[in-house]
Amino acid sequence: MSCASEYAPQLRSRGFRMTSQRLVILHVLQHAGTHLAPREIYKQARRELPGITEPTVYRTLEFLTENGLARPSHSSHGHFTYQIAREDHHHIVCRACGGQIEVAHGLLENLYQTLEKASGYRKIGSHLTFLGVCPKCASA
Amino acid sequence: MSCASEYAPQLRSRGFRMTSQRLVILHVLQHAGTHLAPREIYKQARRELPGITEPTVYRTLEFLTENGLARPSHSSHGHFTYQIAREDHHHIVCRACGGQIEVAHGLLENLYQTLEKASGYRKIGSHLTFLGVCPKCASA
DNA sequence: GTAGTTATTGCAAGAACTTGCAATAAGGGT
DNA sequence: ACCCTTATTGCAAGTTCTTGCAATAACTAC
Repeated sequence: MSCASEYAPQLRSRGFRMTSQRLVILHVLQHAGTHLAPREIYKQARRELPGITEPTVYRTLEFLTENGLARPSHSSHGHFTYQIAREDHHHIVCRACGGQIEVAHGLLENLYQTLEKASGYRKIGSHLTFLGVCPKCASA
Repeated sequence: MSCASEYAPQLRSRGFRMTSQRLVILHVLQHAGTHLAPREIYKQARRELPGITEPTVYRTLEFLTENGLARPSHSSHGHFTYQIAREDHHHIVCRACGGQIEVAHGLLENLYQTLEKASGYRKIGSHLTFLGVCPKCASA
């Protein structure tokens, strides 16, 4: 778990506090390696910190997202799913089997610039989830 | 309401049925002109068809989506929001105020082709929701 | 170390969403 | 016009997510 405590100074310098709850949730995300639904994060966190509550999990995930430590993406059912923040990337989810692959952010750089020019919006930076049909399912 | 019944043959030809519930929900979507949360759709539908239930609304929205009559997009809180299907477009939602604008699909054509080549996935066609900061909020 | 400030949590209640199953009613066939 | 099949709904219960507020505990300053 100690591996997540490196985030503490980062939070403190912005006037926030590192708590055992945040530490545990960061730890869960770090070891998941993939997207996790809030429900699943809650379950795993409770193994390490039995007293943690559901509202805290939801609020913490939102907090970590706002502070750039976690990244949300959309599940195929429209709910958020979270993973630890690392280099920007996106996903393509197969409509048929649900399998997904990553897409490097580089492929979207141009688009983002175009959008900012066309719309006047700034700091466009969402994690995107595309829907498609994967090669396997396409040939079946 | 009769304006929505034109969808009936389309459904029947695929082995589905047109029901008063589906008609009412289509009607609500047609007159909204914008995205509506399931909750709001339920409220409005109940004004025309008091007996309609919440599960029916959720199931109908999913059904309409699968059959191309409605289009879901993501609200800034990660939940689905629905609108009547029309020409392809996407949205940019402001992280600060929640306001949103449309983006023509044309701007993304190139990207979709690039992604299909790079990934091997076919029929990539999701409605995308970008997050950014709108001009108003950026200057505040 | 100790005390004070206030960000953060837990609690409790409520709202939003989902699921299984029996009852209903849409549409095809006669 | 009526019956039959089965897609669709309503009901009821369950799960997931949200919100307000009082209690707690992390950090700062002394």
